[in-house]
Amino acid sequence: MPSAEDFKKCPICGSVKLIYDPERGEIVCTDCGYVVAQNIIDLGPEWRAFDADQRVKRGRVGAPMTMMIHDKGLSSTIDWKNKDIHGHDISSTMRAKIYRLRKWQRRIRVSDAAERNLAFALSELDRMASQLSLPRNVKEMAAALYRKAVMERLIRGRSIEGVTAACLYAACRMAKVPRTLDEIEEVARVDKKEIGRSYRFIARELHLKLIPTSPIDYVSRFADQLGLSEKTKNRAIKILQKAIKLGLTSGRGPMGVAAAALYIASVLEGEKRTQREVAEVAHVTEVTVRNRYKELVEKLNIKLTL
DNA sequence: AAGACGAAAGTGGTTGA
DNA sequence: TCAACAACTTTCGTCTT
Repeated sequence: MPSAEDFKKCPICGSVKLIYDPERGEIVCTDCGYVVAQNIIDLGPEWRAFDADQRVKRGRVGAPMTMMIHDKGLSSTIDWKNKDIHGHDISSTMRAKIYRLRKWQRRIRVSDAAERNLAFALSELDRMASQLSLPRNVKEMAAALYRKAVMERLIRGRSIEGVTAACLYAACRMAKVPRTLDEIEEVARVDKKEIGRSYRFIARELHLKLIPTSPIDYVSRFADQLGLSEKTKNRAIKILQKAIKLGLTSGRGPMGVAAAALYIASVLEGEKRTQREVAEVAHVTEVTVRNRYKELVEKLNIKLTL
């Protein structure tokens, strides 16, 4: 259980300028946009600490707090539309409910364009992240990036889907659990090109230091997919570390290199996988695996007994 | 029959004028 | 903006086990 102490400083940028966003139930860093805490109303006693702060910032109506947390933005907006489009034959209880919703929504001003944008983007982010079964921290990081992008007015002229996908891609890389563009593309509603463009754009504008992904970051995931042991995994990492030191990886596609290292390791450790299998999980071709592994074997003086 | 190998031609993205 | 370029892919035939 987090305490109020935990929310005084942003763990990302160290800023103390944290604000409480009552519509989302989140504490957000005003400098970098990182969501320091969310669903804080659910946490119990702590929320009162922020309630005082929030009371100063904006007046509150009597709506239950729980309503503000869940059912945010998107879903109530959809309710709206349904009412407007076929606004007939609605029961009186329903009508009353909708009336209350409308009143609530007006007060809370979710109809604000930027808010809707954000609500949609966050739900999109959520969808993609869960489809890729990404950990929570990655999702949060992506959301933080997106918020920052919004604040810097970077979405203008770009599709929300493209930017969200790009944020997710960036977040994965920053968290050292890279997904390939292809993997992101599969769950995104835009194509690779758009994601790539958006990614480069926000990376530049938000001054993200974009380090090319290390092949090592892929090893664990590929090894798991191949059912390889820890030992083999570590062997592959050792190979890669040496290769990186010798500059064998620069300019090469990280996935191809990772695949090659895993192939070598699998042979060395007696858990041999075929080039085809390794190529498959790494989303490269056998030829690439072959070329990389030839290089590695030659330059690192590894002798393979096939 | 399956895997490994490599040559040759094609593709998409980056870079530098 | 365009062409050169390297990495990577596709395709296919050959060799090895």
